[in-house]
Amino acid sequence: MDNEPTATKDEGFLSRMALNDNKAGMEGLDRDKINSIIMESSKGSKFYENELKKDQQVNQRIEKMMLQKARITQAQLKKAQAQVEKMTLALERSRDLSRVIVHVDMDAFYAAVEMRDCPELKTKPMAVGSMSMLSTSNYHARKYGVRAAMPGFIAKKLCSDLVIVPPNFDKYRAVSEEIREIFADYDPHFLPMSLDEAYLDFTEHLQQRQAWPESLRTHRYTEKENPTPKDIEAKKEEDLSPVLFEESPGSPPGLHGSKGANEGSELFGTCVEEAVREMRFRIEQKTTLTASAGIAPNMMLAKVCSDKNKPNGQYRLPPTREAVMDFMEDLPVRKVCGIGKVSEKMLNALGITKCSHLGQQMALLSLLFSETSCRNFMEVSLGLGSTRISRHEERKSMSIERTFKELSDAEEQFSLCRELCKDLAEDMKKEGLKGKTVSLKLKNVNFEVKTRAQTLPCAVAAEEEIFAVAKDLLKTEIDNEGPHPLKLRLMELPCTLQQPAGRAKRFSIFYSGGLRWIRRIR
DNA sequence: GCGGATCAC
DNA sequence: TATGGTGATCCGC
Repeated sequence: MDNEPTATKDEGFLSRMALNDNKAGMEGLDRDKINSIIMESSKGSKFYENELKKDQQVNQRIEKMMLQKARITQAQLKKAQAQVEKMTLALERSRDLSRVIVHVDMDAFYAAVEMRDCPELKTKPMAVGSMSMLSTSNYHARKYGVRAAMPGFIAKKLCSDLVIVPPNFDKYRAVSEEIREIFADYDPHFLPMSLDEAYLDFTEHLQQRQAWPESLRTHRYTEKENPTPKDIEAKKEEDLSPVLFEESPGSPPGLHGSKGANEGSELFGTCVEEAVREMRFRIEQKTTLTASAGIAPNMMLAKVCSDKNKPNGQYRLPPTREAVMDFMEDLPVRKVCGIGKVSEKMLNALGITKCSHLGQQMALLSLLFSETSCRNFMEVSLGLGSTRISRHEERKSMSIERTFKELSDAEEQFSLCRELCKDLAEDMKKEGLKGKTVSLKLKNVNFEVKTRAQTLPCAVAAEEEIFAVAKDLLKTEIDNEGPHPLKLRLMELPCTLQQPAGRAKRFSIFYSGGLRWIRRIR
């Protein structure tokens, strides 16, 4: 009885295809209408058929899990419960509430940059990407259900007025550099997660900040000391920042002092919230773009918090066990970084929707999931996460992939493969790296994916060396397909890298005094 | 080590 | 007409 999901297949399938309202800016819209348009646009496509197939695989996984659950005895459960309790105690003892971790996230980053640079877009629903795929959308477009990772042609059906702007990555990278300079003032070892997002450890900054005079906590309304005529012109056109959002739930960073009254500058206090507000204020003054932030005792929590008052807001979770446990109580598991669509569906099948459920069901979970997953679930349920931010060391893999219109001719497939090898070899050369395992990933026109790999006795870096391996892998696949040709839509060449020897230099980047430094690690 | 899958951005 | 590219990790062989 309880291993039979009550949802129909269609309802279940929605979790994969339908509107993802996990993101901010999606509240109170007509979900049903949006979903029916999405389904209508997708139905019958190769992509849709493949998603259906993957969804059925997930359903089978869930069925298997439910069978396993049905076989669990009271004795097993009791034993597991004892272990879980022991583990919980150990984790509880390790709880560290002493660090102040901040997660910063730019609001609708790519879209906001485009709106900033093209005033006409400010009042329109718009997205950055192409008819095939959108990277992000502004908040006006989100009201129609238009979101990141949605193909543009479907977005157009949801919102016919949608303006789709092609991405300008060089511009986003430049803006990213600007905000990273500010991040560095608060934590020179901050951890960037992408162009628009980073984790910072504010602990040291706050210690120093307590002794800071007001002058160091005062920031001008614009950081541009010598505005160009173009800047002045821009100032005339708009007052300050673009009207990104009609209303913001959070706390805008520069509300307290008015421009004139305070000689064009703003004083910030010494507490965390003031420091973070100051950082967001400086970001807005420097880039005319807004950011949201979360403040918490660890990275897992800070990440969730940064989403809480998005856009243009911040949220602080106090560093007490009580506050943390209260916060986790009703938090949907899907909000936690690392729990995606599939994990959510599996947990839901067990009646687990909120993080507090994880804690209540740990004994059961420990019998159904791997040790790694379990440990993670347990930490999540207790509101635990990393309290130290460490920059990633050297990269572990490097890859290049390309999607194209159906490619069936073997000769063309080999020459494409060579192209990819050439590009990959170039990238590897740039970083002075060598590959240990060369892989070939193929996606056919039905969206089915296959990976083939070969590990080499000696690491390789040159185009010809890589191609020698990749060519063989491709040939095998073509031969295996028998008399029929491979009908490809994507080819990828992932390469796991030879880990640097002990003697090899290892560098990291850090920021200080507005400059970007390369530093040797240890 | 290999291949499939999941996840994040 | 049309559903991305890059990197990491985990699981079960």
